[in-house]
Amino acid sequence: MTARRVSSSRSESKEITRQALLRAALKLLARNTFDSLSLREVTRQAGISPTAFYRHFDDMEELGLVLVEESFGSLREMLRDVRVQSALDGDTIKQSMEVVHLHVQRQGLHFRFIARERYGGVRRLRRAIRRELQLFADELAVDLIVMEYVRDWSPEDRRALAGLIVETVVHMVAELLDADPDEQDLLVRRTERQLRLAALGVPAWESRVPRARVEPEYAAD
Amino acid sequence: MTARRVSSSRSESKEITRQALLRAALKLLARNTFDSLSLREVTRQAGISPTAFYRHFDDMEELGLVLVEESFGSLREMLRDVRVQSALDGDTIKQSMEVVHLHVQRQGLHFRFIARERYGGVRRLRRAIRRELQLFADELAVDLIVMEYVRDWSPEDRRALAGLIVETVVHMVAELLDADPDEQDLLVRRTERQLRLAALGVPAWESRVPRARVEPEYAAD
DNA sequence: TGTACATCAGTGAACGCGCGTTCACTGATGTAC
DNA sequence: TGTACATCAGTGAACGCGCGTTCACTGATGTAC
Repeated sequence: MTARRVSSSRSESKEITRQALLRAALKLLARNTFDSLSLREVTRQAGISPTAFYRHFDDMEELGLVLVEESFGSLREMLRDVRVQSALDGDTIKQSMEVVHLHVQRQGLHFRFIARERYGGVRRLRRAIRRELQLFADELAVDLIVMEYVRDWSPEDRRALAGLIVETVVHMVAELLDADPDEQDLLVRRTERQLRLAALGVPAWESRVPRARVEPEYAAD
Repeated sequence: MTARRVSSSRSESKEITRQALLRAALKLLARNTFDSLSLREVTRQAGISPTAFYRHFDDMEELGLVLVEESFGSLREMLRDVRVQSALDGDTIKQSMEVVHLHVQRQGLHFRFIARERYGGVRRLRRAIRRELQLFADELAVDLIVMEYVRDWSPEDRRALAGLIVETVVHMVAELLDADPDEQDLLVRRTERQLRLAALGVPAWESRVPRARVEPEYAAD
């Protein structure tokens, strides 16, 4: 047995076609929802025959799941530029929203895909996206420990805060994708206000916890 | 000319068929997105021939827009039970979320329709839903004037707060629709926390406005 | 290095299916006199 | 009240279309010797 050639030209060109299919689908998803996207449309856009599709994916759903992974790759890449600071003050929030805004403009296709298919018609995609967003919020919940007051919160409280932040930003992203530049500015500034408001609640929240009678009958959770 | 009969049996039975079409579509929308719903499916479910559809609507889009109106009717009905109190304290929030939860269980089809099609594949529906939600948040922004600190806020700040509340609740509703009973409880309680957190930010916010250097270069808005 | 065979990415014809929309129709309901 | 005609909600056949999937194939690339 001779040594196995790495990346023979055959597998290289297979990978190129595979990428063409993923690019084609993503491009078409700017105009259509995933479940109204046909296999034939995608192959047409990619410039291959419909039957060649099956050399790369079992069906459209499998392609969709790859796009989910890929899209969250983009999202995590963005996050490297928005690392949680030790304070969640107005300046930090503003800077972060500018980074998000920029990424949305550059990686719009991925973000649109996530925002739309999250409540879209394909169950497995919905599930996959929800799971990734959950993981994402949980990570943020851990990161929030560096914040002064949050440090001593219960995990549930931290997850609630993380969820609120993620939800607010994801909503902004979804709206940005359909907005013209003026509306985009308004949206970003409104979101900044919302996050600042939540941040202002943080020190006040702590003082409530010791009182311990906020949710009397569910205290055991 | 004789006096025009009101609700002759012909127009009555036409209305019954029209309602059957709307009910059929709504039922099918529990499983499918609107843009993957076919006219033939809807007529089949309604028990009439495909061609009769055109006696009632020009196309599926027109039917969809009627469902948007109808669904927001449900939403406003719910709101009568959740009128804004003069305070946004823990108890008020909890009561309101219970009302919302109940309505979601009873009017699930309408709420699911709104939550999904908001980011769905049909532009006109998306637009209509967005417009209604915007109106809704603007109404809430006005209602919020009764709150102690909010009274003196700028309209933009009030709209930001209203937007945060609407967004958080709509998100809860969307998630409730796919959750089992245990998850539903967790979701409701998490949302309560999030709203309480935002409410705690309210008194702290006011003290910031006078300082007037939060958004230096955009101050002109 | 050259030859003979194996692999396999991509093709093109063909299939059966559900779709939206048209058309001429039917027959019950409504209206004019 | 009775008759003759108009209206119109719902029908059923028919159309052309794009779909997902199958199949046997082609020919370039890879492999064994």
